[in-house]
Amino acid sequence: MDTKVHLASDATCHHDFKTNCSNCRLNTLCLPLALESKDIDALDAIVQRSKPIQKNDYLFHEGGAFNSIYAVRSGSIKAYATTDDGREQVTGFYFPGELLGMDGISRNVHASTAKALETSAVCEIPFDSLGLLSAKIPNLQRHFFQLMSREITEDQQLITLLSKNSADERIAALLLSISSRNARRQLSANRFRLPMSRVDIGNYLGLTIETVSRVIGRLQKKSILQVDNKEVLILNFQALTEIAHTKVGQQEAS
Amino acid sequence: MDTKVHLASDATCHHDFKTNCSNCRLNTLCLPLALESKDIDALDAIVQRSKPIQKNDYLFHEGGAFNSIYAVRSGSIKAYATTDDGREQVTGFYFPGELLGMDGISRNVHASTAKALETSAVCEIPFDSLGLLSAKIPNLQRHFFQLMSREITEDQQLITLLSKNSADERIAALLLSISSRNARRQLSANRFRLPMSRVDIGNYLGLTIETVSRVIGRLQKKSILQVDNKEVLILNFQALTEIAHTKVGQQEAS
DNA sequence: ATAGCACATTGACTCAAGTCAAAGTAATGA
DNA sequence: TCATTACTTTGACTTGAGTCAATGTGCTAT
Repeated sequence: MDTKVHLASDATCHHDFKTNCSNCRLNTLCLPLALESKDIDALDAIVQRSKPIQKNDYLFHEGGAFNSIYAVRSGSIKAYATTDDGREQVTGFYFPGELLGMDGISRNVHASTAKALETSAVCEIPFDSLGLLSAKIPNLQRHFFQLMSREITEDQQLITLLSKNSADERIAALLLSISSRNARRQLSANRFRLPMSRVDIGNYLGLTIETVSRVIGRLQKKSILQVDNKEVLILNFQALTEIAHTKVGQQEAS
Repeated sequence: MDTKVHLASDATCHHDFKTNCSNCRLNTLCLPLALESKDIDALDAIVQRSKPIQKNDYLFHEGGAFNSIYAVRSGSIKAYATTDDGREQVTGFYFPGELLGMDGISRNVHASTAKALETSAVCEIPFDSLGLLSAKIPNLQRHFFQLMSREITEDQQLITLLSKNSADERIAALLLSISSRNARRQLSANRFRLPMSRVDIGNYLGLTIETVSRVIGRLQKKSILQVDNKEVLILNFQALTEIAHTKVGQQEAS
């Protein structure tokens, strides 16, 4: 409705509820990928665009009934599971164009809780409807299989990171992951704002906040990063990539 | 159509290639779950039962073309991915009734290598055919979505294990996982043979073999386990569960 | 502004797991 | 059968990341 264009970051909401999948600027990242125009319209018909959710609002709760998966339209979401002994494990951060909630399909109950890291907008996709539609649109079925499979491979990359990599390598890999996901959305690969706290980063990467802080300090001292609280500027992409790619053999410090 | 019953472990092969999904004793764990008889026959028609593969044989290679997913019929398979710097990360162990290869769907290329830990038999399920059939059989589509989702939640449990748990907790959790998967197949939950080496265990759990060995030694000293090389006897299930303090739906042992 | 609180950094010290090294044991094959 | 190799265990020592503690910084609401 608002015809003024609000540019800036994704966090700046696009409260144009009339947006549909056809004209959504994320449709090359999201579910509509590889669908023909009429099929996109069919998908569009089952997608529900809710009003924006505020920071710290929940999208769904672990243990709650599973009905839908969600696509992030703007902002960012973290997902986390709670262990028996009450600790939390952050299992993922989700940015615009990314799908979450697929872990609820297996038991028909959400296996994690999703919480907004900032004001965000999401599309809700009722899973039953998606299943019915997938049976009719082979490309949609295949693409949804692919998106679930991607979640699996990404989880396996995280497993590898946690299992084999040092604190420095983990942080570098996370920063590069966020950077490349930014780039996919035509945003800067070098300069961005981390929507999550140090606690969330540490939790996700299996590190304490002190270690996260020290690693970031170290990377700044080496002039690889410039960090001001949540604002990150990558000064030396190559060096960061080398650190992430687990070359244990040291490169020279400056 | 060997009418003699070969009991003993799953590793003892059932080389009855005329087995079909309808009479497969794993069909309550595997893809046919929740399918009606005629639908099982349709599934059966696309499943290929190959001859057994030997220990250290490969089922598929990371980077190789993805065409099929696989169900383990007997024996056991490990899957691992190779990092940029050539190290391996074991991403899973697969036992009879379990599906592997779903990580290849996203890029149409296998994201991991699958290698037999012992002589094993598998069913190969061409993915294109499965997709076509899924579009016709809603229960099959849903069940396959569920199996992929289960892989996601299991990966996320491993992430949590690696991120938050000590060496003792990781080993305990793995043993309990193997135990409960044995129990699902009507085998002993207390006594079993580990098909994988200490190297594989360590690699999977993000530990060195020395640590694996020491933890097992510690658990034996506490009379929780009795281990003779690969043969494991769980003496104190409760204590092991408490150490793991990560819930793995556990049923009573025989 | 400024008080209060949540989040982030830094330092000193500890400890769980890694590394290095040396036997010990099982598996395989000529 | 023994020889060779691969796997496993055990011990002594090191180290990266955790813990504890103090301080610093930046929001938020009055």
